Amino acid sequence: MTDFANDLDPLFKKMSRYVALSNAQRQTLANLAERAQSVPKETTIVEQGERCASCGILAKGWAIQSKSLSDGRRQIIDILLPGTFVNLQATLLENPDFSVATLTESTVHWFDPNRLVELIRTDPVLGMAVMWDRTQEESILMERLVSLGQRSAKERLAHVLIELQQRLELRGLDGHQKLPFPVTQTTLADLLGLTAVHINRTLKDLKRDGLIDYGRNTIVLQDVNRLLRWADFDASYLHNAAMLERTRKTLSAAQRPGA
Amino acid sequence: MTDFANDLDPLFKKMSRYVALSNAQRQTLANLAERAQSVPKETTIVEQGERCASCGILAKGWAIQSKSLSDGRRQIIDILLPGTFVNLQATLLENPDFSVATLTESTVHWFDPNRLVELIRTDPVLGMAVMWDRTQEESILMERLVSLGQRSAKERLAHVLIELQQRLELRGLDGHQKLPFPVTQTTLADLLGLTAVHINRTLKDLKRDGLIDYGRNTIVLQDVNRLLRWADFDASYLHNAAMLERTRKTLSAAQRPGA
DNA sequence: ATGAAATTTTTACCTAGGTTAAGATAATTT
DNA sequence: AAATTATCTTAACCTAGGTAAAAATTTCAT
Repeated sequence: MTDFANDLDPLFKKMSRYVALSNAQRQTLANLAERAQSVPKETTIVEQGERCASCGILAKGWAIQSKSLSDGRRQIIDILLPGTFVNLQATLLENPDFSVATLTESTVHWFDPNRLVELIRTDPVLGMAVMWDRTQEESILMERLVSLGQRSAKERLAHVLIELQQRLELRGLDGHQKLPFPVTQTTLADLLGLTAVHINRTLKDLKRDGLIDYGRNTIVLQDVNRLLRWADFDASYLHNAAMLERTRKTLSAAQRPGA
Repeated sequence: MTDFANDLDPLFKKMSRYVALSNAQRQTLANLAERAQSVPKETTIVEQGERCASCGILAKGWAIQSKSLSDGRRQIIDILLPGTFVNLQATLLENPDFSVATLTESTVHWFDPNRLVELIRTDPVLGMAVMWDRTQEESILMERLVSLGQRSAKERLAHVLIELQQRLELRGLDGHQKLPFPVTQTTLADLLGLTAVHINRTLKDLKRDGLIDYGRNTIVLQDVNRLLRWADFDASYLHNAAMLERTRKTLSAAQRPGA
């Protein structure tokens, strides 16, 4: 089994943080999928309250996971990047309590939840790696809760931009500060619990300060150091040793600059 | 192995939703613990960033899980009720990215994370039950995110009060609407992303409307139906079939009342 | 290319909830 | 029981971010 480029490379790269994946284990993960589905952009693939008895892997594309209230307000729980498990809740429930919709054209590999349960029996180490991945996702949720509960609009925005950049990076998708960014300002608003108008004001603000630049579907993190400080960004919650080290260095290198 | 009252009954009751626990399995869970620790109230048992290589079960008492920013702001992630796993993250990391502190005098049963990994190998069904429990906790997190991002102060407060009541209930701890409530207004504020002053205003408001009554360490849900509607409470996220059914009934019984 | 639909930007105005501070109650300590 | 400390309550005032509406850009469908 050679090691050529694979749809699931972002997943493998991400999971490699937890266990050194053998080729056999990569194969096992790849074989989890029963059918690969190509999904157009802006399509709901899991709908809150509707039956959806499959788990998936978002192999290509970006998506959002959200919850809606009966009056139409919605909160985006997280942005799902390539190499993310989708609807693992299906091991427990047939009717998810959240929705998932693609932002871009995507590929989703679907599988029966029982295969995951089975995996945990047959390859507990790999099973644990999946659990650890969920632990990581949970930490992202917790940090988002901190943002919504405590941080100002500017801090929230700076924080989530760095987060996305780092999450892409640990999937091997983008090493630098120019992000492909298929996320509208309205989407960003629903993610951060703000209005689109205020997102616009705040983006402009960050741009004026030289912290970011942005345009059609791109964001450039112009000054990562100052962003890190602005957002009081502590990478611990991403559970990535390398990033922690780098962030620490970055922060100590730039001693006392302030906003 | 007889079935007499046990420290871990709330845990067993809660987990019974997922699997019919045999006495042997109850024993297995009880044997996870290596040492039971009695902890005074208002004591930090897990500290963000500090080494803590054990998992625990909060058997008795209430606690809070929180994250702090470097400038002292803190966000309470969740209130931990009796029968809750603590720091399962330790299976992955030695330095948790959150803190846990008791609210009341508590008993914590500590165990080595490896015993949990081992459990998943030796009794996969029980292992899955633990995973399902985490799935449930994650759903609570998601719903809190919806609250902080979308709901008004009044809605947040009403929502979290019902949630706590139902979470107690599914541990067999309190069937009714009078809650023992070792939670200060400041704590509530840090949980809901509001200030203590505004919590006070909002509590007064709910009291004036006859929705709740409150006093020294107690809250009484006076009118659960109207609270449910006020909060737009959808119990799905608690993953409890019985509650869903009851909430549905309650809501349909009270056709068109409005605030 | 052209018209319709989304998205982004800007302006003017408003309100939910924050801030500060001080007094009232209750719980703890000595 | 007096004194200290924490919690709760109230009031006066303020601001971050919401609302509404319209113009400027882009994108998309025909």
